[in-house]
Amino acid sequence: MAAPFRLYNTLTRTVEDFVPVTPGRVGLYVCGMTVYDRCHVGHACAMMIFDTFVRYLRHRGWEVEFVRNFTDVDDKIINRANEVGEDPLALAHRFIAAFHEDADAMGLLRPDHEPKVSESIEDILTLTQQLIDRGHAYVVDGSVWFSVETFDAYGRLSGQKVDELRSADAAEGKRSGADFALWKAAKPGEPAWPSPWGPGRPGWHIECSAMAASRLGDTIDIHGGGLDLVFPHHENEIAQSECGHGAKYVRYWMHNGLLTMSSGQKMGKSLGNVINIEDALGAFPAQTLRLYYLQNHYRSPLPWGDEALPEALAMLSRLYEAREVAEAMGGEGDAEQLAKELGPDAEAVLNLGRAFPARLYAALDEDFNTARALGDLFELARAINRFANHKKAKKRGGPVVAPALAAFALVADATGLMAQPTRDFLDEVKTKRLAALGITRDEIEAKLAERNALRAEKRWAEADAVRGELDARNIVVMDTADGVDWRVKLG
RNA sequence: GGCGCCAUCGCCAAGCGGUAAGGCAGAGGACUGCAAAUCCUUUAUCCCCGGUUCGAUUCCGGGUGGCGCCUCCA
Repeated sequence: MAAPFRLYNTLTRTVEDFVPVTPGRVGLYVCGMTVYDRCHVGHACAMMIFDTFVRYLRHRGWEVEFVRNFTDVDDKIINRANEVGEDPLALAHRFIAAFHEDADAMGLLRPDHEPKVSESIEDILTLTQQLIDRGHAYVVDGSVWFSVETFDAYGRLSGQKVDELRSADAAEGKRSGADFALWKAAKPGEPAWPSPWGPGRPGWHIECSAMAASRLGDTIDIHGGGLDLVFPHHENEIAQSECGHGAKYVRYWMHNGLLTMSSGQKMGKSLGNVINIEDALGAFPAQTLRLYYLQNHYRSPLPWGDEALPEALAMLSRLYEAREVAEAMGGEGDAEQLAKELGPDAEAVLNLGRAFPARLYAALDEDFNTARALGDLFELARAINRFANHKKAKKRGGPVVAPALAAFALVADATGLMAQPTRDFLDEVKTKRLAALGITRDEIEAKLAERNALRAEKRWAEADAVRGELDARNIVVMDTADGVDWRVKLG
């Protein structure tokens, strides 16, 4: 049974109860990449948010059909291809492969469909013809333009007024400056397909209208994308789809906030401060990125800076280490009774763990508030650690901490965060950070052995000197009850 | 200029009518041979000015500041 939830709708600018076209099912379309370069952490933000959203809906019993397109025919692709002397489609498909590599490395689910413009020409031609037939589009010199003034609701999503858009040049035979291309007549050296109006290629917006309808029907439940797509892209999609199909296009518009640089501006190629996914993932586990994106509400701008990933990793490590502590607890028996015996801190973890599912759902069902959910998780982590400080916790605390471990498993299933086995994660952190620091495990083990020998003889000063050497190389030594352990300094 | 969003502790960030979650960083304490980790303690007149209300960070109006879009953008 699908659980109800609420979602902010850009069209109405309010949080609404979600009511799908078909009970229990969600048709979700998300604008994907224009593939002319590698994916950067800004793109990944949208990818990760919708990936997490899909996981959550499925976790809550919804049957989700998730479509995310590739725009592989576009001005920017053509320009880039001309620069490097490559066939535009070949270039686009090269970057689709790269995108898949990045997406897989980030731990993203594949959408159910990933349509490409180049494979959707038929649908695009059909929709364009429909728009001409219905008097919403006109042909000029082999190009087809959408006539904005034929659609009264134009501008409703973005709050733009058609009158004000007219100031733009009515170039290339457009009747109005606000009109936009559905089909562009072929120019020499550009990819082109035959059409009733002559050879050409699709305009920028028509693809999404066509691809969304062909996979999800005339009315889709949720359409997602970055906030920067609201105008003109999504506005134009509405115009095309509603005029062409005569049906409401989208029930809920879900826009994610953009990644911003510490300077306040969004990340962009023109600013020259772009971090690619593969670079980010070289030094940090994929889970780091997921936590980084989820720590903010999805509609807020997300600040990026040099400390963003290190800080996210510090947070994540805290979570994983708390889970490791809980996992190490043994014992058996009735949790309730045991908690009473072990004291208030035991009772606290037990209760927090048990209350967690309801809190998680409350946060996520209300406009997908991952930030709030994360706050709750950290409280749980602290409760575990506090309890773990008790002498008897490790031997007997297992049952008390079982609901907390279940809570972590729940988070993993519902959001993809904490989905990695604890040991794997902690190991990956070491491997990646060590590689970044240029130090090997063998070197560390050797130093540790040296220090242990000195400690055994209580030659503290010398032992501390060895520790100091390691510390200088960003290795932190930890003497625990179970022996000597070490961590890589974060940051 | 037009449209929209936002302003909460040093930094990041929830909350959105009943005097403020969480994280990072800092300080002090417990623990430790000393550390680290962990735990405890500790830091908020919620941008300003009006208004509505018994009561506002939360609602309304006006400022100020920031950002996004209006040309390609996740």
